[in-house]
Amino acid sequence: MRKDAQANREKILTTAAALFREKSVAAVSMKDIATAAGIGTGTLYRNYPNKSELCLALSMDFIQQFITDGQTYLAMATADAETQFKHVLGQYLTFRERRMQLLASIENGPTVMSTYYRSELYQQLVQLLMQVLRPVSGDLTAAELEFRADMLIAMLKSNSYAYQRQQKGLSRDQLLINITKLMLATN
Amino acid sequence: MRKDAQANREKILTTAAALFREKSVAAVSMKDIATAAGIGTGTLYRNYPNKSELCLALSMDFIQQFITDGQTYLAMATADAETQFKHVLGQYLTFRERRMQLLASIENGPTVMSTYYRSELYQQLVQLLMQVLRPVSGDLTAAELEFRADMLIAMLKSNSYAYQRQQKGLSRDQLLINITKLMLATN
DNA sequence: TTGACAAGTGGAGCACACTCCGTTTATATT
DNA sequence: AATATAAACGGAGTGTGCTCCACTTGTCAA
Repeated sequence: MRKDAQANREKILTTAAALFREKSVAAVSMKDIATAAGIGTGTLYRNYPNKSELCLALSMDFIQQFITDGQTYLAMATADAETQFKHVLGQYLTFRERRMQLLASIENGPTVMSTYYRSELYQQLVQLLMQVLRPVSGDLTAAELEFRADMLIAMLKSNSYAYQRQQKGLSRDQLLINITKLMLATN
Repeated sequence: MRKDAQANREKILTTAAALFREKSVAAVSMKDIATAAGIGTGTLYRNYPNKSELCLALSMDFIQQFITDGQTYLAMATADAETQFKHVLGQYLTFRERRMQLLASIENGPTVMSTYYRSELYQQLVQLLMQVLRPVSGDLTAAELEFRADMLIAMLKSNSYAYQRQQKGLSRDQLLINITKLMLATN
């Protein structure tokens, strides 16, 4: 890859991050980003094939951070299994709430979910959730456990989460309790 | 409402349904629909504020049908609770698979999920799922049961469902078994 | 029947996502 | 340093969702 191309790729990310901080994600157009970065829209799209993929790229670091924190916690943790589950799930909710706009853009984008699903990072996220699910899930095969992790992620996607928080009026903690009760084998 | 307006509303639905049958939902533009129906785009949008809401309107009958069938089944059913749960869930999967494109358009649309969530029909769907969940869920409050129904719906949204079917290679029946195992209190 | 006017219409126009392709340029080769 | 060329650029252009508003028409009171 040419050096200038590499520089543009980075410029796009920092510019987009800055604009998304000023306005909402939805209020920033791809043209805005290209203009602010001082490049053409063609260049922008060659690097990130659509807005949602750009948001995915911007989220990568945050997701990675969440996963690393979770792994660190689990390596140190001495609490019982249910507490560990709740801790990691709580962190996940906090993470999702903080990055809501980016995540919504990824989840509602046209083709992007499959990119995310196929990414290394998604697999790591699933692995992390499997780790906290295993001790609270009774006897399950690895495939069944992975399925539960997938479903846990599906339940907490932005639309569903926003519905519970806003229309149903549940707090983050009530949601945490409800999800825990649902996922725990012995209720 | 004026008679001509009423006629247009119906014309839009029948025209859209016909076009969606010919091509895929994604391949039909709002302009296509307006032109085929012999009206202006303004008229189309006054009746259905966006494409997803039009898809929602087109889905209403199908959803209603599924709910009615489910209620009829439950009124007649003599099988055990788990069988009843599986039956209704299986019907739901079949329904979703058949109407995938419309449902995907609703779920991925910009503002539409909240319209759907607030609709009478969504509430009926939740009620139906609560009915089959109650006997297999141990002791739960009504609110907890409703939460589970919401989560069940969230798990089966088009993106999540497509991922399990296509990327993970699960069959409809495997999905049914996995979901059942997840939702049943005693696994 | 007619006149008034709310209700409804339709399509030009806008914004935005995204593509296409003629032009420019970084870099490897000599 | 000169040259060849693949890589990258950028912005005009396209299609689509959606809005706006000047115009038309069905309805109903007089």
